[in-house]
Amino acid sequence: TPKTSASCSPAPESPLSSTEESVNGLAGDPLASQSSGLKPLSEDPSGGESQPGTPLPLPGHSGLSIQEMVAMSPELDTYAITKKVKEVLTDNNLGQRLFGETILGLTQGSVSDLLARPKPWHKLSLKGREPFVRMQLWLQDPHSVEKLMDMKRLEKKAYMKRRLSSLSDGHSVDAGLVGPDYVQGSQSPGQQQLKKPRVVLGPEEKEALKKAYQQKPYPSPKTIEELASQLNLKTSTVINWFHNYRSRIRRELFIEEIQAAGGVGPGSEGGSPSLRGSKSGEGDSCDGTESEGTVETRQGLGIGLEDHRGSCKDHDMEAESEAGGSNNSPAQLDCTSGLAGPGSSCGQGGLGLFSLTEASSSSSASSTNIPASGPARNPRDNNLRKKKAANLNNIIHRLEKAASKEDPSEWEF
DNA sequence: TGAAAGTCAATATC
DNA sequence: GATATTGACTTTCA
Repeated sequence: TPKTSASCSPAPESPLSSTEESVNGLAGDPLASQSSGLKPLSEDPSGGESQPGTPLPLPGHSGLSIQEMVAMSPELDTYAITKKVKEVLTDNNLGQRLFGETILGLTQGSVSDLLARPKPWHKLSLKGREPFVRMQLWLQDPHSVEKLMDMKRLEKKAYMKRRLSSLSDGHSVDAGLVGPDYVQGSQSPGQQQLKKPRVVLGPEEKEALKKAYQQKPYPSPKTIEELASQLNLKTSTVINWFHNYRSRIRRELFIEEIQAAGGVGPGSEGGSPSLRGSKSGEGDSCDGTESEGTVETRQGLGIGLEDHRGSCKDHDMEAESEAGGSNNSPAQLDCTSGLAGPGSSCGQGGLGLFSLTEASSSSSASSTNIPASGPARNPRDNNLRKKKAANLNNIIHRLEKAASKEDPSEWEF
């Protein structure tokens, strides 16, 4: 895999982060201890005893793998969890890199993305839920912050040590902070040359791609070719751009929905919802029309965790425009479950760690999601609205077109 | 098999 | 220096 270089980032590659890993390791050790040589945060296998009364299997005692825990987990309020994690990290001056590598087995960029744009639980695959379960467990651990602080200290110490020794050797080890294997100087010249330079799209190119997207979120191979040649890009770049853009727009819209619906969101109390009913999830109709009134019936209560991802691939746009569809009933926060960790305040959306989030939503369709009016909160909101509008127009257009063609094979979906 | 999901890691920005 | 963004890639899934 390409992840080879990042040494310290143990992570994804690390056997620990995968199937075999037991929850015992969650308190951080697993990942970091491998490559960095740092000692695990805690020798305590419990990684954090769960609180009495917590409906979760006890980490450290259960012997459950993280996958098993994910599978058993009730619906979690991803938004509330990330909010809480951000709060704890900020309050304690802990970085995303350390947190990601130690607790989640993810790189800094992934952590940033995850924290900033969490997807709703019901839209996550089992794998995608894993980091949230880890975060939940971390929040539950009364010593989580302490442990991470220790880790930070150890890292610093190790860094200083390396620095000192390198100074005496006469070369820099700055890159070594991240991990032993990632020292640039340690790569052979040949290896460095193998690296592909990163493509950076210019503003005009992005603009053009966005326009193309608004016209056709799922361009045909021919369109892709044309775009690529017009913009002087590789077709794979154009393809990747569309994939990434679709996927990211979806998440953006979800976040916007959260914030728009019910005042949940950054700065607001009440936690959030695992927005439901969006996209191909359960209630969607695949014909491009919103299944109004579709009420989420999977009140999973944590059990039906099957992945209900969309089955109407080509109709994403609906999803986008209705993302978050339903209502976001605030998760039921369980302040008794031990979340009340450092800096916690139960009122806000508390994460009900492993407590069941209300299978919210009842009134789903309320959300149409394109806030038709109302002052835009900021330029970004405006952009999102425009995107949504464009998406809807596109859907309508495609539907009209489809309807006008008798032969389904001619349909452009 | 193609699209979505998930992630990395380079780079940009704060 | 930490965090955010994003092009590319791998894995998962329908």
